[in-house]
Amino acid sequence: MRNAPTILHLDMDAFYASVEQASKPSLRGKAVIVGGLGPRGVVATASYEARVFGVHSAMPMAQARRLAPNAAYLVPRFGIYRDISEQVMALLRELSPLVEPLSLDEAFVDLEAGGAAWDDSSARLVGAKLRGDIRAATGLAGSVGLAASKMLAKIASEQAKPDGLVLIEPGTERAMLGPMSVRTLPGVGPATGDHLRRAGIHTVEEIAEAGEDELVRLLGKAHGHALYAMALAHDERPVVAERETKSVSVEDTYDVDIHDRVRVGLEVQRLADRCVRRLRGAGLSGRTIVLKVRRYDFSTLTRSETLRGPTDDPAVVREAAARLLESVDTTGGVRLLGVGVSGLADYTQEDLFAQAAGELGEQQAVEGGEDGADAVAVARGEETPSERKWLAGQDVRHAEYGHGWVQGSGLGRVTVRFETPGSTEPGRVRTFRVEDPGLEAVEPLPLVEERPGRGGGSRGAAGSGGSATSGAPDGAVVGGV
DNA sequence: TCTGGGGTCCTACCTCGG
DNA sequence: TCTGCCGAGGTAGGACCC
Repeated sequence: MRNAPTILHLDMDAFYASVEQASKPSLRGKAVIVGGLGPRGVVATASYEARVFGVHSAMPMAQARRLAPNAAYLVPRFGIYRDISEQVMALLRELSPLVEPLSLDEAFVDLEAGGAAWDDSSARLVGAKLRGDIRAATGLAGSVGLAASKMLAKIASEQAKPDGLVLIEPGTERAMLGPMSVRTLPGVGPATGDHLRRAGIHTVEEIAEAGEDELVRLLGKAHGHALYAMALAHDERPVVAERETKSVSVEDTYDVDIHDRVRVGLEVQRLADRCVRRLRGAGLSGRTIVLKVRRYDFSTLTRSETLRGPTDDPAVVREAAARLLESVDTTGGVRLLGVGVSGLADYTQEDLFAQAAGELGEQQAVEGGEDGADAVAVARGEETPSERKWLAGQDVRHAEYGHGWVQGSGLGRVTVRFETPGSTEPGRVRTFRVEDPGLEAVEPLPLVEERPGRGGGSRGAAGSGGSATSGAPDGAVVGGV
């Protein structure tokens, strides 16, 4: 382990909820809960005001509604989250070329690799400036952890929340970790936590005392070794800027279990098409097709099939998924279906044939329009919006009243609050018919007004129409308002 | 009470070929 | 020719993370 706290972990505070509060002045200081609003939705993020009621992420939405009935419930707007995340990541990359994003709202930075910091005081300065820069660029708060390893930097940022900075001084790690719960360590979830508890191990110190052999006996080789090392504050994992994608998958949980076998088959075909679109979007293909089925009783099973070579052909993936479905008993109903592709490559079996054919001077017969037309047909197949659907939190514009967001809809009516991120007062509320011709869905506005002469700014939030358009099928949230 | 979606990694078991 | 060993690869499930 290095001997200076030059690994930085950034964690944006209650990210999705904070973006919503910044976008919607009427929600500032209020309980805001972002997640799936259908009957089987879960909480993605709760604002700190909502956490007071005991609401936390991954909680079933129905439970959240019981705990905080007066909170604002919104669907996620991944387009704007991605845009703001990009702004934040760009600030991190100014510090170092070694930036490892973990999600939209979290990343590690190796400050030493960028020459940005080399000891306690320089690291602290960089962290403090970063927090200021993020607030200036996005209006949002992020917490910073600084330590000599990734594990400790992450623990530090957890301690720094909300809106703070914590630096763990080298030499103090073991004493700090010792009394903490085993659940503090990365890789210890509910199952491993229970396992350790049954063995009488509750704290990090007790893991260290148990010894490596005992840990391996309890948890297996890889997990045992890793956990023992972490308990001794040993963590040599480097910050890795580029990570290769290993698999691509899509899945849907249905509001009501599906019993009809034909319908199950159709859903699997639809998911296969969606998965292939994602795969192609990433310029990838894959060999192993995976079908996932979660049954009425929440038991989950997977079936997979490995092809002779990688493919991104929707027909091939559809057929494989259909074959896999044949081996699954769905009587009793299914609540979730998923299709995934792993064993990824950046070429396809068809490419190889094309290459071979090209070498024989027959390339024209294989390449060309057919494939592209197919992709378009696939893309067209699913997106046939039959009716206008307004989701809580969605951005809209009205011909007469301007920019606003959907507060709720139902019974043929949609209620809109007209306000923008720059408003100082909560905006006015109006209700329209859902078919109102003056009402249209629009892109989010930037959280911070772009200042003249400031290059990057927050233009991305409203400007990159591409992300919202291409991201729509995946960003779409199951369930309505 | 009811448990999303998109990933990664690990383990156990099986088969196959050298 | 038969048997055992071993590694690679495939398959299924579990745990974890955000």
